[in-house]
Amino acid sequence: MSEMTTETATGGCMRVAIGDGDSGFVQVLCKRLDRLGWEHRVLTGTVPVERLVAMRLGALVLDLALLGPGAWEYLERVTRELPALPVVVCTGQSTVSQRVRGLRMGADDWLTKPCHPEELIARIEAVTRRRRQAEGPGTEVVLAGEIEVRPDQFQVFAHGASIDLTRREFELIQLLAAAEGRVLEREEIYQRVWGYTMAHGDRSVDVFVRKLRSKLQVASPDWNYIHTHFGVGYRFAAQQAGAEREALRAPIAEAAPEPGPAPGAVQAPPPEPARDVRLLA
Amino acid sequence: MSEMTTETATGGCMRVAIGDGDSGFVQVLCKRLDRLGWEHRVLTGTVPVERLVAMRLGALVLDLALLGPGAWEYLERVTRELPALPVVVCTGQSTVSQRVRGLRMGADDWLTKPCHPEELIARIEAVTRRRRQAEGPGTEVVLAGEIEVRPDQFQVFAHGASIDLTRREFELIQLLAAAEGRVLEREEIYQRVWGYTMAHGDRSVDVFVRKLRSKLQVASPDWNYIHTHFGVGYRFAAQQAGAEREALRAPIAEAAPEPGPAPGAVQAPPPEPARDVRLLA
DNA sequence: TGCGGCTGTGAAGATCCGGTGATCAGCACT
DNA sequence: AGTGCTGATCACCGGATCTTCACAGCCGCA
Repeated sequence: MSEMTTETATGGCMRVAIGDGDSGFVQVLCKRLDRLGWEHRVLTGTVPVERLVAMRLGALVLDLALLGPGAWEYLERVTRELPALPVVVCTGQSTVSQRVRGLRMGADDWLTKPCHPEELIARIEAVTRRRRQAEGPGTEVVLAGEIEVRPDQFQVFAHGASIDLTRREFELIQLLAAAEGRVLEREEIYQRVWGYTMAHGDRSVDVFVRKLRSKLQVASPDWNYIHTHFGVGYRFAAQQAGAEREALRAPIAEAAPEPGPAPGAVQAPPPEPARDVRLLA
Repeated sequence: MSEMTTETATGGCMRVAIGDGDSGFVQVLCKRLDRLGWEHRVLTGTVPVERLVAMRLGALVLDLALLGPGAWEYLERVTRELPALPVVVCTGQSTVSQRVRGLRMGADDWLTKPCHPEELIARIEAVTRRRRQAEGPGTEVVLAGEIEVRPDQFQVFAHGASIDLTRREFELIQLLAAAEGRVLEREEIYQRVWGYTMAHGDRSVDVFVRKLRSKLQVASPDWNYIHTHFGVGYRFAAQQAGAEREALRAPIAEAAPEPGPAPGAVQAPPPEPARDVRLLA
């Protein structure tokens, strides 16, 4: 049951950079990483720290031998400038004092070659686990229109201010926002938010959609976020109230961040609550 | 230099428990730990998890050989119930698959004996460093409203006067303040303050929140600091009592009464700037 | 155009959750 | 042993939340 989940909390999959000169080892390792679905990049030398930043790595594997004489210096620079980046040194024969030095310098683990790729992976997981632990099961943050859904904090922000939602309301908007642009059926929504199958005639989803709409209306009056699909369910998509248009039958309605017109534009008293276009052929 | 403070967020200096049967190795190790000023305890067998909790450890060193047949089970139990506790397995000969199993199970590092005490210490430091960092900067002073949380002194000040808090109370406010603006779930709070997983129905967090609120109320009557998120947890944010700031958190304001823009009205919520930006996630 | 079904809306009741005060055990110190 | 403090647990209560219902309005279709 130690079968571990390869999915990481950081949204997609784990991203690892490997700085190692042993091409045979790297090849085997990469094959294994592929099977796990981890993204990986092989570094051929000392990559500038800024480049490492750009890679948005989840972990870094380094063979000090590859780096040549400036290896220690480089290791120190990396650990100093990217303290959040887990670093596993995987290198050939070494003395105790070298290992101690490396670990004190900021490396998270030190593995001596020859080593088994599986152990290296397990050690990467171990150091990464510690870091993930604090970040929680944060799925992706969703930005749409004027609001921001933060699954990691149980909060939704509008203009940077928190919108007070109950747990159910939050779970509902999180589900909808995660499926941005797609229509979700009531049954599926109920199933995934409430956890069990919806009884026939249950209107809970409708009621909560109404509550959500109400709160979103207060926080972000010029936008509509939740659209009804008659006879089907609901769809989440940011849409500015004034703009009557929405890409008709676009399968993936992309959240248009700035639909042209000036933001503070004329917002007449909305007895005309911008009825969304119903497709559903 | 890597001269680190032995201070941990949980109190005095680093506290380590060693479960190892090799008395010679333990003796050498302890002598070294003494010189470092680390507190240490030697365990002679499988200590119940509750006892480990009571020790308020900073790290645990385990020799699986000492634990006998139930070693794996014990390791799993420890890592499951005390996920915040860094565990370094230091044991005799082992196969790759054993090491992988241990690491996957939750151990943070695996060292094969014979090993040098200095390396073991360096590895303990490494995993502890990673954990401290993941838990956030526990040493940073937090200023909010009229109070000041000083993790370095275990004190909270209001108007410069110290507020008398107990250990738990302080750890709680420190945790909340460090996550200023974010909602923390009860489970997570309990996990990180009490150190083990929260039993179902436990109200300890609530009770301590109440104590904290009570003391903060006395020291800083015009402010609210700890906000309840129903069904979720708590959020720390300084908020002046009189001012009806955070206009967006009105409970279900019905249909917007004044669609007229009311420009100057709800704008720029100053007490909610704490949106952390996580790069290099 | 009219009808049946689906959805929006408001409210009432049931249910759940968190605030509050009190009690009790463990511990350090006197 | 006595005292004072800390922390754990409990029961109760008020209020927030969730469910359910009835009705009104809207949509699709014949």
